[in-house]
Amino acid sequence: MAEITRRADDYSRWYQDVIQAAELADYSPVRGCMVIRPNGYAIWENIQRVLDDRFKELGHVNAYFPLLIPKSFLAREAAHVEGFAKECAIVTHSRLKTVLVDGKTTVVPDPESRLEEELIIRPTSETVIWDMYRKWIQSYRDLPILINQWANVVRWEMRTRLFLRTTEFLWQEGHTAHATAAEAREEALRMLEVYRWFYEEVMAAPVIAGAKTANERFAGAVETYSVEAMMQDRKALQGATSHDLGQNFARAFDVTFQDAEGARDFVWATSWGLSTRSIGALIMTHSDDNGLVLPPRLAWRKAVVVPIWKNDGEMSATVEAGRALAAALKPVAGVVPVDDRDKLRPGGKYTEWEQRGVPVRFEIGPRDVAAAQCVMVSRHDRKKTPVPLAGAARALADELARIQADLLRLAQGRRESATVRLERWDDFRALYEAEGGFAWCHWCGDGACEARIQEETKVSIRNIPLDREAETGACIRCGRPSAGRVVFAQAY
RNA sequence: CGGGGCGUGGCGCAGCCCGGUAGCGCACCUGCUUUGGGAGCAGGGAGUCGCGAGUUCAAAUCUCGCCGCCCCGACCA
Repeated sequence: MAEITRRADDYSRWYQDVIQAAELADYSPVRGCMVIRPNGYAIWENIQRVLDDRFKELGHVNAYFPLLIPKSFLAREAAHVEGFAKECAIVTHSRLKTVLVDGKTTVVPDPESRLEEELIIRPTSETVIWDMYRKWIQSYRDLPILINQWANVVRWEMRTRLFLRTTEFLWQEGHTAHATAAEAREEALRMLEVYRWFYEEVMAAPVIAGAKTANERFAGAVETYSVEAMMQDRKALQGATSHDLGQNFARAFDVTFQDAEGARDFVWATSWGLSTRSIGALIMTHSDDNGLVLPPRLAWRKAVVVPIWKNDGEMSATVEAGRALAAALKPVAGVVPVDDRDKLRPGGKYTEWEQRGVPVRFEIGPRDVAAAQCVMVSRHDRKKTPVPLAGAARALADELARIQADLLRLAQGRRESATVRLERWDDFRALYEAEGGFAWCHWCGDGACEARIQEETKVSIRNIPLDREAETGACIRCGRPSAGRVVFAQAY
């Protein structure tokens, strides 16, 4: 069984150990890419299910656009090319041919198959989608278009970490088209709220919803919003983003429509996305030195039954009782595995299921069978509760609700204890030379000042909270007037 | 791309300095004993020592070249 480095000893190794121990992902033969293993992919499937249902309730539909994009598309929108040019994978040839090098057969791109126009592998899909929207949109009656796609994208990053930053990652990207600026802005904020809801109610991870500063804005957006979560090492992680793209992409791809009065205007746009990075956030928000901790709403298995025995007779009795228990739990928890392996003793099984983050474990031994009960143990706090077999399903439903609420409450507590309001630059520096965290501070609004702070301390403005209170003050760095506080943190 | 580290059974490592039968822990297989918090014992299978040259009677070990990976930084969802 896997050993897990303690968080206090080496946070970054702990993170990798948890992923290995829970069998969520593995490194692939290609640098920076990862294999998402069944336990990890099941979490992603749960994320997809919940979000997809929510998107559809709001009127969005799914579609699929191609992986390959003409190279020229990226250059259409000036800021967009600036943002993505440095991390694009490029397809230049359409076939290989075998050659002999030093007596060995190998393959090289066939020079005769060089593409007329090279293709890029999408780093995001705005350009292909807006190229298609030009064909689909003529009239205000064609609007709004509310399309989402579940897809993979590739961004050639210098340094990667499992889930948090991989060369290829999975995400959903919503791309909407609207007749007015106000409608687009409303959509961007509506989807931001969906992400806030998803993080807090489903992932049990508290977030700050706000607007990004101009420096941190998406390449091609007029406004970028984000939800920002705090990890257990007090660093911030951007959980999802929603962009108001204004008319930038409509202009770049010449997408216009005629309104009811016959006037012609460019279409207003949004895009918004949440990626497999959220699984990294999930791990770093709740997990502990014993391994993965998952909120029940996203757990790939919500419960497991571990029968306990000393001899063959006890084995058949407790395994049988365990199977009956698992069947009774199914309506509440879906498939509940019964761990009847004879190769591991109970303690080994507990450790293994804990490392994998299954929220609730039921232990059932000979004494329990005799008393028609079992012992319910929750993963995150190891609380043990004897439960009559007849009432187990009900007890599990209640326990799963308690765990979900507990995890959010605990994460909120950690975030609060790592959040401060600061007024003086000395205090700011001192905070980030020591333990770090979220600092709510006044800022003058000048991007140059923001950049200087980041240069000096590696601390950035995570966002400008939407619900910040109106309060004037002096910029933490330069002292110039400020209209309100922004949230600073070191970020992943 | 800059700095640091590492490539040896599936995983983690020792052996290298000082060349001479490839080893340890975990995992795996078989058997017996175990089983209410990471089981014990016995036996067994599994490695062209990252790749390529060179030196040598002899290379995991020495020399040169190449490749790859991990960590820290700049970039980023």
